[in-house]
Formats: sequence, structure tokens, C-alpha cells
Amino acid sequence: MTNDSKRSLTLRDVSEASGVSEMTVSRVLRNRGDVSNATRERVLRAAKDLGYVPNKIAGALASQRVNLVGVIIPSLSNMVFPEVLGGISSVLEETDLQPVVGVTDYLPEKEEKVLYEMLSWRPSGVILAGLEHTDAARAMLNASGIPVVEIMDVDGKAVDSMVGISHRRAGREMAEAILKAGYRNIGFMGTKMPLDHRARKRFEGFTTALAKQGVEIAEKEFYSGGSALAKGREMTEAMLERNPELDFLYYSNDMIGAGGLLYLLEKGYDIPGQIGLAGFNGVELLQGLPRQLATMDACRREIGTKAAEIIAARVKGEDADMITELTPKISFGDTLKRR
Amino acid sequence: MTNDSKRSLTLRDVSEASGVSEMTVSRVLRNRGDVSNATRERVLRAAKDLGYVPNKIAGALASQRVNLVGVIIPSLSNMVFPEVLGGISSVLEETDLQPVVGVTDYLPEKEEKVLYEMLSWRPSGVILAGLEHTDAARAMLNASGIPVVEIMDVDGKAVDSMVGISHRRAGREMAEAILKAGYRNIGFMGTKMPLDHRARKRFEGFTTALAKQGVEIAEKEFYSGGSALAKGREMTEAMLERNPELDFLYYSNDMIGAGGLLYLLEKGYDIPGQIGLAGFNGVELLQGLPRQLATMDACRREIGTKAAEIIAARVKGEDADMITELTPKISFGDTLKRR
DNA sequence: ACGGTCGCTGTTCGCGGTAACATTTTGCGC
DNA sequence: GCGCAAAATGTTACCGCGAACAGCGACCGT
Repeated sequence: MTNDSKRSLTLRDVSEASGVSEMTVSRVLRNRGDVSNATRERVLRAAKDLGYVPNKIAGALASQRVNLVGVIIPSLSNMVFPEVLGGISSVLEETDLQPVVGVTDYLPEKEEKVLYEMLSWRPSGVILAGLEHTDAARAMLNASGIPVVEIMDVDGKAVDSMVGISHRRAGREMAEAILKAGYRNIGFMGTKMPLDHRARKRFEGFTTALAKQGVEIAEKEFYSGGSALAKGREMTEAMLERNPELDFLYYSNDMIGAGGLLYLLEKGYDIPGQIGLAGFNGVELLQGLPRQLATMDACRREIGTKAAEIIAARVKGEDADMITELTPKISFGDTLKRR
Repeated sequence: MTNDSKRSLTLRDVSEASGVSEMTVSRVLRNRGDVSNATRERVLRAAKDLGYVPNKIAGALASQRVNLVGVIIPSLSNMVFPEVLGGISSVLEETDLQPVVGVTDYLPEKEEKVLYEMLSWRPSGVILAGLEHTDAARAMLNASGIPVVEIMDVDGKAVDSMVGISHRRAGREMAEAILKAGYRNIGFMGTKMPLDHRARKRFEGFTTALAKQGVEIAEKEFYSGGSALAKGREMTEAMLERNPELDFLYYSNDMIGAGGLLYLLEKGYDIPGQIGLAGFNGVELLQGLPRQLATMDACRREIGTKAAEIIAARVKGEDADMITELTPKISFGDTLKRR
């Protein structure tokens, strides 16, 4: 059944084993063109017996077609990107395209490197997170001549097409909801990541909207590293100690928000009366919390599916929307008063 | 700077632009062999100006070397595999190898398919989770002639090398710790996944160890889908309602354990006096909980680094350990009495 | 001045497939 | 049984690069 010799099998081996030309074998294996049933079966048998696995490298070189789609994201460890990936996969599985993932750790230089690696495999398309890239990366994308979809964010100029939400608007809408509910002493907690442009934009949208109504953030704090849940707890404690007047805490992600929520519940705070809370992302995790944290869905899965659809369409030669702005919905949960 | 013509650039373009042979360009770009500084710089300039990205497909075909390592895991959405991936990447980054990830969703047939796809790119090695594979998958791995490392689990026979922990033993040790602490009415909650062999083995080890001391699981329940945290909460409530006598709950993963913990704390249970809890995995998340859940570290990152080291060594022609059993340490936290 | 060595550059060939075209068989109507 | 289109199969020429080897000067020691 198996062949353990060093050299790996080629079409020629199958061709010899089945007594037909390599071309015919190739046709059978890709079920392309006309092949008689008898031959087809003979070839299939031979291929299976030998344990032949086609060499896509040679195939790709000869056909000038690669069924790979590069997907470049900042991180795998915070649940938002895996969900986007899920959306992408679910769509690509219906096609013969296949995603290949690269991770940048939020570093532009690493993004550039990963992109270079990917492009050197001549994928059929690229999906990458964010609109901020190095000049070199942008140049490569332009020169590649393949469909490119930038995802997550629409606040900026895309290289090619983009699918996402406006984080500025998300921050603004949350600010408006908070003010409308009557909160005025607002604290902000987020990650210390100058390179997380989307978090930055949310923050900007948030403060701008507050400013428009004459409110300024009373306290803010940024963290890095460690368990987000624990950080949320610690930062919340520290912040309230510094400024007990605070009546609202806006967290830049749900995880630290959940930490804060757990802390406040333990301490017996009245939520959302005495103090309100909100996070961002709508992570599934939240459903298990004692109270539902107010948050805003980032449409992660939908972004993935839409981006993949665009790639799939354009690979087929069809054309597709260049800009797709999704609308995140605010979810009040139990931690943000309505009206 | 960029070239937007359809045809993508080749060595020939760079060669013409810099007035040397393609071979010399190739040498410069891989900094291989002797090239004078003058030529090198001229070539580099030309390549950069054109925005040339080497075609690895052609390169790989010609050199018969592919710097890719296939990594096949069941899921990206539960934090354990991303952590393994982190370990793998950190090691491979020191080499010229590059991981390529495939996801199986715990389906053997999908694993087989993903593996086939990967092997068709002729990677330098493969890392895959678990020891259970279809016959066809095993045959392909054997026939591939490349280093294979099966990870996470060592309770079984490996195709080639393996790195992991014994889940049977993990279950057994937890059972022993629980019994030693004096608990006797034990409930178990886990995922409804016959294909998660590691969870199954932990469960087997757990029940076997209990049986050895004449104890039988009083209640058990399995879930599927939904937010693990929420499920943990629901199942815990339901189980205690059915059987209020229970004095210990063993969860097959930390996430549902955390849900149970939150629920019990809310209800004012005395933990670990009235009732004890334990999970499995040692996820970072737990650090933010009001109490530390007892758990057992699965050495995820370490498994990743070790597996990658084995691949890296064997690709270089060195040899490496065929079996590496890591030892998970029990962490008592605040939810399991000591002694 | 000469052979040898070294540093640099070029040439040839083939990796394992596939596109495109060429050729042989087969089937079928009359 | 013949002619001819359709079906089945084979042939040729690359795809873009790198391994191996082949030049070709310059420099060196004697």
C-alpha cells in the first residue's frame, strides 16, 4: 500500500503503473477532459495503491494558478480573529480556494515580512486586517495584481477593497448612548497598543463625541500583557480608588470589561445605577457572566464571510463591492441604563 | 516603484534591468555563493525598484526544498491550540521554516483532507494533534517520508515521533487528589465530543482511578455548542438540582469550570468546603476569576516548542527524541482542599 | 612567464506538472 | 463497409527557478 523509498512519487510512477501517459493520469486526477471509465478506474487504482499525492508545486507552476488565499491577521489569541477566520473558511470551503493564515503580532514590519512570504507563493488573493501598512507592503499589494481585501476597519483609504465597520463611529455611538443615559464621570480603560489602530479610532470617536457635549474623560488607563480578565479587575479597582466619583467605565474590549464587572459585583456596586459599564466586541464568553455586559458587536464573522465572498467572486472574474461598511449594533445588556 | 502590468515579474526582468544573468540575480537574492559588492548592489536596487518578489513555487520545484511545516489542529477557537501555535512559531522563527496551519474541527475525514492538501505542497515536516487518524492519513504520513510529530497526547502509538502529556494520567491524578481531599460525591461535566480523544482519555483515567477506590461518578452531563461559560453555569445548576448531595464537580475544561464557579459563588456556596471544583487546562483567563479554579496545566506552549524543535532538528538531519512525555502539574487554586 | 588558484559570472538542464495541440480510436448513420 | 465527428489518448513545449558545472580573468608564487 505504501511506498517508503526516498524519492517521492510522480505522475510518471502512476503512469507506468497504469500503462497510460502522464497526461492522462493528470487528467484523471483533476477530472478534466474526456477519459474513458476503464482508464479512469485503472489510473485511480494505481494512484491509490501507490499512495500518490499530486505535487501542487509543479502543478501551480505549470498552470500558473494557485488556489491559496493569504489571510493576514494581528493575532490568534483574542478570539476576534479566529471568528473572522471561521467566516472566511466557511465561504472558501464552497470553492476550491484555501485560506493560509499569517500572524503579525500587530507589528507593521512583521506584517510586511509575512506578506512578502505569502506573495512569494503567488496566492489568488489576500485578505488582511486593517488599513495601515508600511509603504513597502502597500507597494507589494499593488504590484501583485491580485484581489486584496482589507478587513475590520473602514476608516481610511483601502488599497483595493475593504470590508469592516467604522470604529470611530462605534466609539461615538457608545459615547452618545452613555451620555443619553445620564452618565457624566467617565473612565476609560484599554490596551497599551499604539499599533492597534482600531482601538485607537474607537477611542478617538469616543472622546470626540463626549467633547461635543462638553464632557471629558475623567480617568484613563492602559495596560499591556497579562490576563485581560485579571487586568480589568485590577485596573478597575485602581481607577475607582483614584476617583470614586466615576459613574461609568468604558473598556476597550469585553475581556477587561468582564474583569471589571466581576470585581464590581463582588464589591456590591449597584450596576448600572451607581456605575455603568460597557465593553467592545460582543464576545460569546460574555453570555456566561452573571450580568450581561453592554457591548457592541464587531460583526466579525460577517466580515470574514463578506471578505471571502469578494475574493471568490473576483477570482472568478466577477466584480464585487469595493467598500462594504457593516453596522455594529449596540447591545445594552444589564450594565448600561437605557434612555 | 510599482509595476502594474499583468504578468508578474521574474528573475529575467530583474536580470535585464541590472544587466547580469538570471543566475547571478538568483544568487544575490538568496545571498548564496560569491557575488561582488558592485553587482550585488546593482541587482538589489533593480529588484527593489521593480518590486520583485521571488516565486517560491518555481524555487521550490527547482530546489526540491520547501521551507513549510504543516500544523494540523482541531480548532482555533478554544485558546489551547493558539497557544501551541505560539510555541511552534517562536521556535520556527529562529529557523527558515514556516508553519502553515490547517484546522480539522475534530473531524477525522477533514483531517485527512487537510493533510492531503498539505502534503501536496511537499512540506518539510508535519505536526498534528492527536494520535488518532484515519488509515489513509496514517498511510500518507508514512509514505511522505518527512518528519511527523504528533502532539498533545502520548497515550497511544505514534506514526513517527510524539510530544505531549498522558491524559489518562492527568485524569487519574486529578481523581486521586480529589479523593485524598475527602470528596466522595463527584459530578462530571464535559463536552459531547466522541472525537475529542484526549477529553475521553482524561475521563477514562478519572473514572478508573475513582473505581480503584470504590467510588463511582454520581452524575455526569455533556454539552455541545454555545458559550462554554454559560453552559458551565447551566449544567452546574441543573446537576445540583438533580443531586444536591454532590460535593465535587470535575469539569473537562476550564471554561465550563469557570462558569460553574461563578454560578456557585453567586449562590453563596462554600467553596471548597461544601463543594469543590476543578477544571482542566490552566487557561490564562482563570487568573481574573474571583477564586482560582483548581486545574491542571496541559503544557501547551511547551508542547509546541518541543515539537517544533524536533522538526527543526530532523530537517537539519539531526535526530531527536521519538517520545517526549511532559508532566502536567496540578494546581489546587482555591477550589480544591489540599490533603 | 606560466600554471594554479580563487573569485566571480554564465550556461545547461530538469524539477513535476499542465495547456495546447496532434494523433489515434471509437461509434454511428447510411 | 465507409466516412466522419466525437471521444480518448499522446506529444511538445514550456512554467520560473536553482544545482551543477563550465568559463574567464586577475592575482600569486616561483
